[in-house]
Amino acid sequence: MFSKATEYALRATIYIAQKSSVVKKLSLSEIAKAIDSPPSFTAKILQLLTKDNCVIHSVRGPNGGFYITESNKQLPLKKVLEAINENELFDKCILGLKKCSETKPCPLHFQYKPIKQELIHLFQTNTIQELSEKADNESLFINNAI
Amino acid sequence: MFSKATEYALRATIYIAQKSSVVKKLSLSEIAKAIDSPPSFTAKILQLLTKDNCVIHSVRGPNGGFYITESNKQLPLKKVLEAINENELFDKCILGLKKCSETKPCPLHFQYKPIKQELIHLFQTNTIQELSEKADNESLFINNAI
DNA sequence: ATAATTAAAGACAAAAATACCTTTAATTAG
DNA sequence: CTAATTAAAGGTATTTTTGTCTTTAATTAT
Repeated sequence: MFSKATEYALRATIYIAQKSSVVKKLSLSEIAKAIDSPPSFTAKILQLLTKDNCVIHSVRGPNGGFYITESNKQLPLKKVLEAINENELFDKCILGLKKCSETKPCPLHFQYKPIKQELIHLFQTNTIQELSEKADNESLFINNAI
Repeated sequence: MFSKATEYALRATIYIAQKSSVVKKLSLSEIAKAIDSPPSFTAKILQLLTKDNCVIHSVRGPNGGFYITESNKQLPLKKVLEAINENELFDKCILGLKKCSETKPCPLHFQYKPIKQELIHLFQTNTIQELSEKADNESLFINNAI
């Protein structure tokens, strides 16, 4: 469904929302370990999420790291997909037809349409904070590597 | 959502169901042209679909080509995904977690579950024939390259 | 000011997906 | 039987994705 990059971005964002604050930043190595992702590749992805301060923030130097503000926790998960440029999923034809549209639909178009809407709704209505709370309850990432 | 390979497989299967019969086989070049796919890559994909006669059939030599039997037209689209080994989509965690399950769910698990079910249902209930008829009505692939 | 720590940036490497090409095998038509 | 046609098979090439490594810049602590 999603690329590795997107999966890591979503997991990292949720983890950062769980564990960080302006006064408690998380290092790359901690994040990568927790979400079971390759550190250097994860660094690239986190950079995308910090660009224009769109989702998370970062600070260099000792005691630096990544964190997310309370206000950014109110952003929908979709924002993460946008930052990673994986947003096309939501307007692509399921058969990959460039010309597929309401007036020239592919044979799956009208059946896939409501499913796509639900997917969009899922990522639009769930905020980063809500998901981090759910992850809290499930103590999700702690043993992820196992 | 799907890989190029899967998109081509689905489009080719639908096109073959539209246009072929045991007495009217379609050549690789015709299929690739119609569904707007690279011929050589499409050849590989069609080979997967003919393995064990699982979805389509092929005959070599003059007037040879690809076709699908009436009985195979009754197969669900899901069969195509299985032939291409893209079936994992339907049991993968949306966050890519290996350990995600009913008892150890990721924060999106229970919200994604019904959507996944609908996706499975879509590919399970639609037969190749039904989709080829829909494609007929929309004269879908004829001008796909445009 | 200096040294230590951390992310940013950019180059590089490996793996996977996609695409192409050549040879072989099967089939048919003549 | 021979030549022509078509898919099968296998190798190669390109592109994209994923992953690594090194250098640079920022920040902090001493």
